[in-house]
Amino acid sequence: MFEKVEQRVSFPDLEKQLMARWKEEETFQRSLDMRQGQKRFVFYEGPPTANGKPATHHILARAFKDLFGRYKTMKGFYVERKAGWDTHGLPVEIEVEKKLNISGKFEIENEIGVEKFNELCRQSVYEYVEDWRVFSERMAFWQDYDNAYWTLTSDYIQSVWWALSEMWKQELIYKGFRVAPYCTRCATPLSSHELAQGYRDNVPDPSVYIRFRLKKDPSTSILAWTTTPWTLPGNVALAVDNDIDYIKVKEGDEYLIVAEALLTLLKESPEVVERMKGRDLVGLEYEPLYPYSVPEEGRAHYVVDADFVSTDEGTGVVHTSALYGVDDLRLCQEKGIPFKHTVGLDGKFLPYVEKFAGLHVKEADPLITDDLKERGLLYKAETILHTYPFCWRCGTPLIYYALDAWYIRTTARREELIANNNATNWVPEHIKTGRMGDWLKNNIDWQFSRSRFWGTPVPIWICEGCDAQRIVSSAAELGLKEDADLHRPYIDAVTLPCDKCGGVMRRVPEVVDTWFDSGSMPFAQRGYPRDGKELFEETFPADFISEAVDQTRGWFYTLLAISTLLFKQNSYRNVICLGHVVDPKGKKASKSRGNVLDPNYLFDTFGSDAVRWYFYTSTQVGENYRTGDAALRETVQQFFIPLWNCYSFFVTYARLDDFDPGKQPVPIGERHVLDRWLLSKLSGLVADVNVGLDAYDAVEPARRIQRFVDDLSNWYIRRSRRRFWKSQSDRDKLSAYQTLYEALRTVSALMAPFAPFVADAIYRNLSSDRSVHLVDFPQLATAPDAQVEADMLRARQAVEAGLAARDATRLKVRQPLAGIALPGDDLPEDIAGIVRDELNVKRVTFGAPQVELDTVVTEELKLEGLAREVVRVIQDRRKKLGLNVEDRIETRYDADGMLARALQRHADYVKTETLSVTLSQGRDDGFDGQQMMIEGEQIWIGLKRS
RNA sequence: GGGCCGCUAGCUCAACUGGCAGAGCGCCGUGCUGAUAACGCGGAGGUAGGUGGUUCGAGUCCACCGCGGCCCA
Repeated sequence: MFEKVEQRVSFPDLEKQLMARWKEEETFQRSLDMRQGQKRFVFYEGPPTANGKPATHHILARAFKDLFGRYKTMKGFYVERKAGWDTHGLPVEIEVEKKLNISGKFEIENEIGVEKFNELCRQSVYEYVEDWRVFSERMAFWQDYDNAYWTLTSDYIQSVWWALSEMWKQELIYKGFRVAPYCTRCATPLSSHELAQGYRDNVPDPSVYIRFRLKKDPSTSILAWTTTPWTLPGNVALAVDNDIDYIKVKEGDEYLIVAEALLTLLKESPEVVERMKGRDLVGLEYEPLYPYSVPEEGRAHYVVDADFVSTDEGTGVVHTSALYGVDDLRLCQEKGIPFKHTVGLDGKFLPYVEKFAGLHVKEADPLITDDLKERGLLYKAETILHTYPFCWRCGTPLIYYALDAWYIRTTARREELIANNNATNWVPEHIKTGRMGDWLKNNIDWQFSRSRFWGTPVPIWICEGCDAQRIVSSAAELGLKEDADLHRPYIDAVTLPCDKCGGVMRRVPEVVDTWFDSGSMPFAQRGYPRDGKELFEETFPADFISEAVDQTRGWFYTLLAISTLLFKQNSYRNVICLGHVVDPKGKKASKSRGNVLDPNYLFDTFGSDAVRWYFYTSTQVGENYRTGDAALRETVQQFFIPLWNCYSFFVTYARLDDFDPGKQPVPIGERHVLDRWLLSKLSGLVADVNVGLDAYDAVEPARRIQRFVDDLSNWYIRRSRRRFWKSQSDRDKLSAYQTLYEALRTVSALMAPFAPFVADAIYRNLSSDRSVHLVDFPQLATAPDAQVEADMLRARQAVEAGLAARDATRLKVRQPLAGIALPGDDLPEDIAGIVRDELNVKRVTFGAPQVELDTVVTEELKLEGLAREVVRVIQDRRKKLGLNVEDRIETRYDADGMLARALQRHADYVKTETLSVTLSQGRDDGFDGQQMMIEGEQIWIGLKRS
């Protein structure tokens, strides 16, 4: 017997009840145990950082992850769902800085100390772990948190070290420079968001035009422009654009070369003596301004072509100092121009730059300008006002400065990266060749070091004496215990003897980019290769991962890069790349806009199944989700409530009739046409959902389910109602129950991966409390019946046309009519019967050229219509009096004229429809009565429970 | 500044390869109803972001521009 079902349901309450059941019954664990030993479906969890609370956008990716985990489990696979935590990196450090009310490397090192700072970072990543567990449970995201991987454990760190050491063996790791905005006071580079906080407008700076005298003709100079005179001692090249027009002009005894478009910068009206393209200048050598940047070997101080030169400002010639500009460095590396620092980390000129040694670059600016002026190399000096970045913390003007950095030579394996990406199934597909493909095509070497504190230490040791380098791949290699804390500052104290010279080797100060941590998870989560060798091999690569599109350059890339370099293949076969959750106007959610949606509010108001369903159905994968109350309310009203009503309708009547689902099924061929139609639709649904999910499409299967429920509710049940409530328990009624039961049970199983709570609530009650998450996914059962589906479609079209015709004649549907003629071929009698019922006509014929409704209301028809009016009124009274559907009543009426005749003529009909045991004339105070008007005639109707 | 994605009714979204612009919600009218918080029928509501181009024919293909989102610089 089925449990009674409340017609009105609170989905949030229902979900909480099921959460408790699952916990009590250990349903998740059982779903895993059940598939133990079966073929694996490998899923990788992209680790979140637990030092922030879970938000609404976290529901999105998790909804997709959970969907396929559950689906594949129901399909018979063993789907391990190992949770993971990303624990290192700048976001963690920034949170701790905020808490301590400090900021920047300087204060961390000198006021707090690295040891304490890192300890606080470690604590901070555990802060919201419990919130995440609760959140996951609340949205039915099944994950194994007890066996989660943590990127901060010694095991994990050693696996990361191993990965780097393997790349080192392949000679893919090198030390280079990177240019970053740098604060000379704090002695730290700034991240882009720190940089963004420090821009000031209308900052005065020198604007100087410098002569670079050509070696072969010192009376001719190329004119270059800069706002940072301090970079001039480090000049190594001049850059021009191949296609820009340049002119050579005569000024006094001297000649100057500038871009033609910028000739107004010249002091006198120009006398042009020659025109040329940038490419004509390329290769010309010039006299260095200072001897300091002259290389011992290699070629410098000549004109090169570059793609970043413009004629928007300056002279159309860019002075290039390799280490103090992003473009400069890239250009010099491309052209092979040698360079070295002229300025130290303190922002002061190095000793060998004798003229300015010890001066801070900003102090040196005017001195350099004066020096060049004295030497006749300054063409013009002005002051400009522009936007310039300052340290947001201490207000020092920032400089661009090249720092040491460690790189992985991913460019050496670019073709392989592209090939492995091409072998990956991307959903949506355009990411593969679009966003991801472009990124790989323009791949640059991966700078994997960070000058920070809280991260996997870069395991490279360098000899103080002879500069020999060595990479370490395990704690044992350092003479440390397996479980030693490998973080800074402890690791910094570990020195190694140099094999070559016997000197002392010290670790480089950097830590590893946290993206390298998460990209290493396929093997690091197992502690590979020191541990878990077999397990790793069994679970690599992943069948499926899913995150949002911003991970293209993040996790999607680092997984691909690391596994390509180490294992020559991608670490995932299928990836669903999702859009973002935005507000109802399409704007990004942010605290300052105040449009952030609280996930708990959504769970409590609509239920987490509704939120999940919304994400599956509302838009194509890859698009943004315009999420708000209205969208979720619609999801509940359009889908969950109708579904629940179908279910509660079934249970209500099944209980009354004591329906036993174990009874011998009525053969499909012997069932009512509505049953055959519904089962045919159901078999199509089952097929489509399987096909869709197998292709990693969640949207179309979910939308198909939704359309099926609409058909079920608004056609099958609406047309089948009286088959359920009729009093005789015949074969037709049994067919109806068996059909509706089958449909509900199958739909709830199909829905299980999508809406795990509601699906389980329904399935359990229909299946003696067996959880839907422990059963097999529905497979194709009965064959579809194309003929029935086609006929039913025509019937519904006929009904539509007929109702429109009735509406045009203003004849209410409750009034029976003699007949209607419709266009088209005949329909089988059973289906034609549905059309008659729906249109309330005695006869339907087909073959008419257009819809023709017989509008003559004979007295006979009129009486029948009135009887039906009375039935409706009595039903309304029953409902208002709170009677149960199965309650029998006694009915009295007081009327005359047509109404009285109608009631006498159709007494049996009225009694059957309203479950009236008696129907007799005459008022009686013992009855709950009401006087009313029907079709212009007075009537009193009273009823009471019999 | 560059790349990718999107822009269709008031709102949310459909429409395989180019072939008569659709659904749901909301609104108006009307009907139906003892499963329904519903539902049916009818109606109003569209310069398909804009401008050009290709084509017998463009929401769909091409170019440029605008707005939104993400990524990179």
